[in-house]
Amino acid sequence: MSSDALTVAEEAHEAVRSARNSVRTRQILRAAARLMARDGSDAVSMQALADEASVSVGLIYRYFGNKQDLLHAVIAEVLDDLAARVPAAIEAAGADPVRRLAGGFRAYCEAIADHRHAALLTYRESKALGVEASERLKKRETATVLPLLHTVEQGVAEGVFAAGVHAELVALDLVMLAHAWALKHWYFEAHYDLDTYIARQTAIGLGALIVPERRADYPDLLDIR
Amino acid sequence: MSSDALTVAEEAHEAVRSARNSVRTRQILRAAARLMARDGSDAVSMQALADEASVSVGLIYRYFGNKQDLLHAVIAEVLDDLAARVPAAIEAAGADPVRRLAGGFRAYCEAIADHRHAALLTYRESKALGVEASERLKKRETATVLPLLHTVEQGVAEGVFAAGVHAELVALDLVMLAHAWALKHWYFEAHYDLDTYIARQTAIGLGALIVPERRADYPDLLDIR
Amino acid sequence: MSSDALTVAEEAHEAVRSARNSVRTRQILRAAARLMARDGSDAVSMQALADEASVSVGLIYRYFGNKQDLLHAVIAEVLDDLAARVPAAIEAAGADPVRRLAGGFRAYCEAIADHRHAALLTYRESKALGVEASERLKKRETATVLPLLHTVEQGVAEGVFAAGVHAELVALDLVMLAHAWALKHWYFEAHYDLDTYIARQTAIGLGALIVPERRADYPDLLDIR
Amino acid sequence: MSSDALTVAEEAHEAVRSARNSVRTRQILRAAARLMARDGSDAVSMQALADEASVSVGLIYRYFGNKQDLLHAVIAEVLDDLAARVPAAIEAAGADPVRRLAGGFRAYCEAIADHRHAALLTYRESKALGVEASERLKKRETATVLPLLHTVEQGVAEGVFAAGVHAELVALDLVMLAHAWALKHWYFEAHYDLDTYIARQTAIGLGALIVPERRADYPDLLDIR
DNA sequence: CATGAATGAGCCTTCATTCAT
DNA sequence: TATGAATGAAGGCTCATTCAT
Repeated sequence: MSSDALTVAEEAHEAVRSARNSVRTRQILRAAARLMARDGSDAVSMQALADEASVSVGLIYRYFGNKQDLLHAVIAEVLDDLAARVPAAIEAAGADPVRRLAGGFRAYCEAIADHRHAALLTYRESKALGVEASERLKKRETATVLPLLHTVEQGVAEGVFAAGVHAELVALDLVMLAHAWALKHWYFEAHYDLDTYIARQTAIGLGALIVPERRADYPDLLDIR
Repeated sequence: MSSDALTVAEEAHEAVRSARNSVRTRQILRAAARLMARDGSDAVSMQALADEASVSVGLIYRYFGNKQDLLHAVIAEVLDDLAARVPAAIEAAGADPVRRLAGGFRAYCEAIADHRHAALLTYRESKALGVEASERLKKRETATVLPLLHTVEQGVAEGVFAAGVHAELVALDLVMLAHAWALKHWYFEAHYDLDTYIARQTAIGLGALIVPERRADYPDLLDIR
Repeated sequence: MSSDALTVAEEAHEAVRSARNSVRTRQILRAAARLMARDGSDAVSMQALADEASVSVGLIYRYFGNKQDLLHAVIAEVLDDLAARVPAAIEAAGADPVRRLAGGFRAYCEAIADHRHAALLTYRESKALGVEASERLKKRETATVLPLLHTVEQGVAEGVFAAGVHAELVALDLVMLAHAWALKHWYFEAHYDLDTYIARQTAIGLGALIVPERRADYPDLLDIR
Repeated sequence: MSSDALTVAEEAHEAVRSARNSVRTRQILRAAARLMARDGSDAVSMQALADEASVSVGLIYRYFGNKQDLLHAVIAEVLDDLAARVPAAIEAAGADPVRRLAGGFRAYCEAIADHRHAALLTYRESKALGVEASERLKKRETATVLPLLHTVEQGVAEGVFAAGVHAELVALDLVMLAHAWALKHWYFEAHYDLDTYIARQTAIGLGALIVPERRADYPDLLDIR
């Protein structure tokens, strides 16, 4: 009984601690994503991160061993989100490869837009991470292409996408164009909102893929005013 | 007489100095491009640059006011090259918008490949440059899109490119895919050589643009084995 | 009645607390002696001490006000041991000053050997302690020489030790040679065991003290093979 | 000719630089010896060292790679001095092993006294140095015993020192007593000056060594008032 | 009593920039 | 011109100490 009580107390204690942990982690991660992505991880001091997160410098080191680990965690979060949202969106789009691809591409773009600043870090901080960490992240990034790639291949198999197309490169290009929203945001923000951007890129991308005789089936995706 | 002699001597001196000047400049710029592009401008010390260029630190400050200016100069060189090579290639391709676009895209890719490391700096060092310098470079980068954009518009006007296509975005996408060679080089280098990359991207890009009834005219550009 | 009961309960409580107190104190002190002596007090963090003692950092501060006090307590323990063991050994050796001195020296060496690591702290941490604490410890250390000094003086008075010898310095030298076991342990450990060390140092020390005509009386102390 | 001139200029330049180098080195080394030895290397900040040496922090790092190297250099200087002065003093003392040993011991003590603070570092900073550096210094320290050891052995061979004595340990003890001047300086400074200290320790040490029938030959070394 | 999360001052080290030569 | 010694501000990180729970 008393041992049960103790266990319960301990569990409660553990729960409190782990909850606080995750709050802190999120707090710091968010601040780091914001500042590092905006200015580059080198340009942001740990003091600045601490200030932005409203914690002390020392505390950051309790949750993330060093600056590198923090950077790694920020990038990993984006990849986690991509890995979750893109496949889900594809499934949610039904059976038609065209709609699946459009859905997946939209999800990819939206995820990038949500983490716009952090997404840039991948391109900037290869050196700031260790080689191994860098390799691991590259592998994970490569993996985010696969859902789109499989959908393209499905479309080719079903005859709705042109057979001659290089499926892998098309998938990579779509990913690249999603990233472009972050990479060239300074340009796009003055000319498009995200929805317009996605719609137009979808039209261009599907235009390169769908065989002529099936284009009439997707006026909503292909006809942009 | 003596004044003439002096003038001559002075001119000679000027010439020598200017020659040496430009030699020094080039020497330093090349070293900076190499090191900064490889490791990021933050990660390279002025001492390392001086060593690589076989000059003293102090001398770098004589030719470039500070590290920022040096970085700026490195990036500007890439843009200079693009501004020179892409329009030239378009002109060299003749009158057909399809061939002009393919030529321009190829030139863009090749220029990026030639400065692969330095091209990345644009994406990495927005903060390391001042805001104004950054703006100036962005404008110049935007300008590199124009030759391709005009070619797309020409193609639309001539009816070989689909009218519904958003010309500006297509041009930007092509530029983006050229940059992708540098941005994702860690991936592409294991899968494609530059020529294959250009050929396949050209096929995809033109596939999205050329109207169905004209595709048969460009089997060399559209049919990839 | 109830007040009596309370008193009893309080006493029990006090006893428990005090017992736990001393257990805790010993626990922490032992851990501190081990780690500080091995690595130097600067090199050991309070967290490491807490871990080694299986308590929390906060608890250390309840028993020892701060790191300095803890260091002080560790050193004081060695001096306590010396103050207890050396006089006891001298008394246990009987009336002969020669045997008393040999016994005291042996006890001194053995005590140092038992606290070899901690004994070094005296020489390393003068600054880490406050000035006053440092002075206090120095006085106590000086006091550990007295039993040996008195024994030397007794020997001189009894005519077994040479009159011309500087008694105080001889006593200090003996203490120094005892400390040497700790100070130069990296050297001695490869060449002598503690017993051999003591025997040989005793022979040398007594050789400098005993008058020639009495040497034959102590073949066991003076003749080393 | 002009090449000769150049060489001369270069040599002059080199000479100036190397002179300045050695001045700086000495300047920093002296400051480091002073502060590190007094307070322990951990307790002294690089800023404090820089201030004491009247140079900037950065400059220290030009001459000594890091704090560890600086500490190493400080200790090495003491050992250098010992390695030079002790053998020289022994040779200068003539052929008699007794006078040679006395001379060597005096030189050892004087060298320690000259570097009193720095000599302490050996005992305090084994951890602050790397393991290899520490080993190297220990070997060099061991080597400083050899001149005294050889002199003791010579004395035994010539019959002036007792045959039964453990020569190696005696030599080590003498070294230890020399170090004691630094280790226990807080005590000795109130009781002896260096000359008195040396004289008395010499009397004690030789008292333990010289055979009874030869003692009358060295009244100046053995008779202390 | 006991815990350990949180703080922030301070340390070692690097490096852009200057300037005497 | 050209050099590189010298400077010192700033950054990453540690850890003694405190305090809410």
